Amino acid sequence: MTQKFEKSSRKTKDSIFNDLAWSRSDALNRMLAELFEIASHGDENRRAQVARPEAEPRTSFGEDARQASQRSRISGVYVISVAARLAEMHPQTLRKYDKEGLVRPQRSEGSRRLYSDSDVERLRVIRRLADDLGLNLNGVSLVLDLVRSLTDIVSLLESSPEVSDTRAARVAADELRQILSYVGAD
DNA sequence: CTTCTCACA
DNA sequence: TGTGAGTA
Repeated sequence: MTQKFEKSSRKTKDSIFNDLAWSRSDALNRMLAELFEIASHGDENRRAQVARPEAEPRTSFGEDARQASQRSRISGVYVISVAARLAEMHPQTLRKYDKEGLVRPQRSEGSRRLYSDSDVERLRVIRRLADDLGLNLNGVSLVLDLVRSLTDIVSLLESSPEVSDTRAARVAADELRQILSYVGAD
């Protein structure tokens, strides 16, 4: 994602996206980490139980590594032609998205792209954002980043009783879930 | 990879 | 007529 923005050489518009990408990957992630510290403050026993999205490597939509491995155990792996059919897209489009860093499938020994179910799900979200909502690919990248951040925030709001017991937290979590479902990332 | 079409402003 | 997205 960030890589995509760095690679771009366009001046005005892409420099804005560069700043946004930097803001997300650095400042926002720090803020989320601090929020999780606050959420788990003062209770060492509970601290260990609080979910920490930034602590685990992530896949498409806020899945942690454990969920992803559970999913991959039961879900199929598709070559590009099958994945394209499932996502109702042209295989060339998938190659382009891979090059742009929008969807990064696993690779086989022969360097063939292997798409998981979550990859296909992500492709469907992209199709909705691009085709239905008319976003360009930079906009899609931005929204997918925001979705990931909002997903982290929702899990924060639901993770710690100190936070989730407040009315404000419940209202905020409901609001964010509505936004995520509108984007199609629920 | 490059090249082409197509939509759009 | 230049640019972005998708396609050949």
